[in-house]
Amino acid sequence: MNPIFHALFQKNRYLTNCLNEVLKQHHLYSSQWTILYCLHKNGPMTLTQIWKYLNVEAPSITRAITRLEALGWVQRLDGEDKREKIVTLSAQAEERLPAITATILAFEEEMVGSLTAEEQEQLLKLLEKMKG
Amino acid sequence: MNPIFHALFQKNRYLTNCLNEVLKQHHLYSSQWTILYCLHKNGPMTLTQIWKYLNVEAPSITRAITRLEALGWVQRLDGEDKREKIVTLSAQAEERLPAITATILAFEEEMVGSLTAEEQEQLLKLLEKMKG
DNA sequence: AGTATTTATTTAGCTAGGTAAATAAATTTA
DNA sequence: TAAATTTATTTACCTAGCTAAATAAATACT
Repeated sequence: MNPIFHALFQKNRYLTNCLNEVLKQHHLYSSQWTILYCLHKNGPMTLTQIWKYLNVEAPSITRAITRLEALGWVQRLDGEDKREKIVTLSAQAEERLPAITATILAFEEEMVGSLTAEEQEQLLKLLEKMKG
Repeated sequence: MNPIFHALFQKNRYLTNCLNEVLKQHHLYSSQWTILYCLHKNGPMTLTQIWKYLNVEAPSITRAITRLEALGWVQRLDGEDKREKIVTLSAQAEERLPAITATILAFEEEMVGSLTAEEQEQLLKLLEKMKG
């Protein structure tokens, strides 16, 4: 196994686990947070807009939104085009997002803190240069 | 979301999907292959040795081994310590592994090919330097 | 020796990704 | 306009990670 792949897969698992750990205090999983952040940044979105933006398949988003709706983080509204559902953040979500974002920023800072600013830039550049 | 995290998560998903695609011809999933490779490299191992080596929790390995056993890739043998199960590659697996390894090497080469040798080294170094 | 603790594996159940196929609404085409 | 195709979402089911708790064997303790 190419050591780059190995390192990338391991790091991915490690970071996801840490992120989930840190998000426990807000009763969220990392993927749920990703969707909330996406909606916060872009405003109301259809399911299709969300999964295309996050580069994930539709059923993953349907499932995640169903749970987020049940937990009161988002609402599904009918669009003008009656095939589509428009997802919006709830008032509760809007209220809580600043604290969650602060948690995330601190976490990211800590994780990336072992690299200098140049190294961070380098790493990002190299990841993006890899095929795909 | 820190762009490094975003890039890393996206790349991880992309590479896993590609790897699964490439492994279809051998009727394997990427995680199954990881375990076969691990056994090929280290010889017979207990479940605990496998999950510690792969840095994954025990139940993931139990499940994967159960499937690999049902498919004829591995066998579970009782150890001297009767709590532990020793996992060995089947003859069929030994026979097929060279072809699979060739597929994997070609795939890895292709994926990593957009980077120069120095860039690959750099990327690995930076990934490993990140916390965790 | 008998009890308590540790260790290896498994089971149950959760999130999160994937594909394939069903359904319903909108759009295109004959 | 009626039929065919496309598009948005959902459902069903697969792998793959996780935690918590059950079970069984080995080890440590009194």
